[in-house]
Amino acid sequence: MSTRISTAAKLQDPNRQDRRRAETRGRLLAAAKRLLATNGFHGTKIADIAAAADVGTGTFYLYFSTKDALFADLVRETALAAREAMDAAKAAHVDPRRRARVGGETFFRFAAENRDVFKILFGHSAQFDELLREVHQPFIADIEADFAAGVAAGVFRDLPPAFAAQAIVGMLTQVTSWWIDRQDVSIEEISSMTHRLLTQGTAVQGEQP
Amino acid sequence: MSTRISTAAKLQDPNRQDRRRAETRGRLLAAAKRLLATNGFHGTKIADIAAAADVGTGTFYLYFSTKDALFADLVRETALAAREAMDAAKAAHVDPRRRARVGGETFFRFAAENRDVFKILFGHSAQFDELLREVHQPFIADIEADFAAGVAAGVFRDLPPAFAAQAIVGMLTQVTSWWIDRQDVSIEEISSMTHRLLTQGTAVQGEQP
DNA sequence: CCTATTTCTGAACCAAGATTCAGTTCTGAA
DNA sequence: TTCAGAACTGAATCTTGGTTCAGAAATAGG
Repeated sequence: MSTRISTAAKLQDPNRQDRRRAETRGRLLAAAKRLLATNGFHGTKIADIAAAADVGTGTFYLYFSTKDALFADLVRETALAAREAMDAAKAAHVDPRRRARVGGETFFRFAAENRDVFKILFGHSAQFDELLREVHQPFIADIEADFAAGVAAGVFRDLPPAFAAQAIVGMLTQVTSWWIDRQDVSIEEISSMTHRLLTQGTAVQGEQP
Repeated sequence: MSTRISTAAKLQDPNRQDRRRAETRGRLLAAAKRLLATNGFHGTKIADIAAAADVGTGTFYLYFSTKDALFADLVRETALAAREAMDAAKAAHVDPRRRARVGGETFFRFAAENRDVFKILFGHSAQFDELLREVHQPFIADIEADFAAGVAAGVFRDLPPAFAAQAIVGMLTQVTSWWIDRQDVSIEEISSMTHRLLTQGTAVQGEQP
């Protein structure tokens, strides 16, 4: 009887082994994405991933060489996919303004469709998540308040202050960590460029294509 | 003879012990800042810090409870100092535009004056520094190229593309990681807000106060 | 000088968790 | 039904580096 079944299975699917292997790998990958996004790199043990994928600990190493390698692959793969999506979307346009608009939208769409992996990619999947949040929060609150005041006074555009604060902080921190080791840009220059970009925007004229 | 010296020293400085203690602590702190900024949290061993401060490993624990605590203190302390500096600078002004300008400038100045600690605070002092850089770089290059094209075409303001790319990526990533878990903002909304802020800027009118 | 107290030391200890591996179960072909 | 090879298992092994602690220097006071 068991022979019959096995024979039937064999016939209808000659390469079950490959499928099985691919499936196990897929389960491990899915579990890894989920756990890494939720608990961060340090909060995720190989044993956890294996358990979540419902396989033994050792099985992990039949599919991935090390924990670091898995993480790196995941990150690289996701970044590549995101970039390809953006490139494809932008390819349909020539106007830089249009390309920027479409690129941004694609980026957000991609992020939404890949929440888990995205968090691994851009979120601090660090062990100091909480500390960094705690430390950033007052900055954001300050900026948010200032921005809200500006909107109320009619000198800033009517954007949600919570959103604007995030955008401003993001710009400031990134620009600063780019600038911090450059000798060739003075404080005066970096502040005025940033201020100009922030207040005036990138577009030469006000119209949006 | 040795008695003479020791007595003299005692007289001219009754609380040498305190000074000694403070100095050791200072050396440890300085070494910690430098090493953490350079090698990141994981790349810095307690033994390294102690060695750099020219004291024994165990001595570290006479001044700081744990490695995590030292790191957290350093981060909190720096963030607080930065915020106080910005608050103080902004306090002299009421106009939101002026406050924003001054706040930004102060932030950059602070960063410049505290490079090491700043890197700990805002730089990814993670163990995946290289990986993240590798992954971010192509995004930045793409944006930089697009921006340069826009400037050449006369539709984007004449800012250094390298700078603009950093600013844009910073804004995008921060905004995205804020938005990624919000159900109440649609893709269409987040993209158009971001695009509007980026192209038009925050100011209602073009003039800078 | 002598003793009590403080400060320092670094080798030894330990926990955590990544990685391995000897053995078990499953699969496919004969 | 049998067997070779593939896939899997999870307890044992190893590594790393934070933390401790028994004892050694340094210092202050008498």
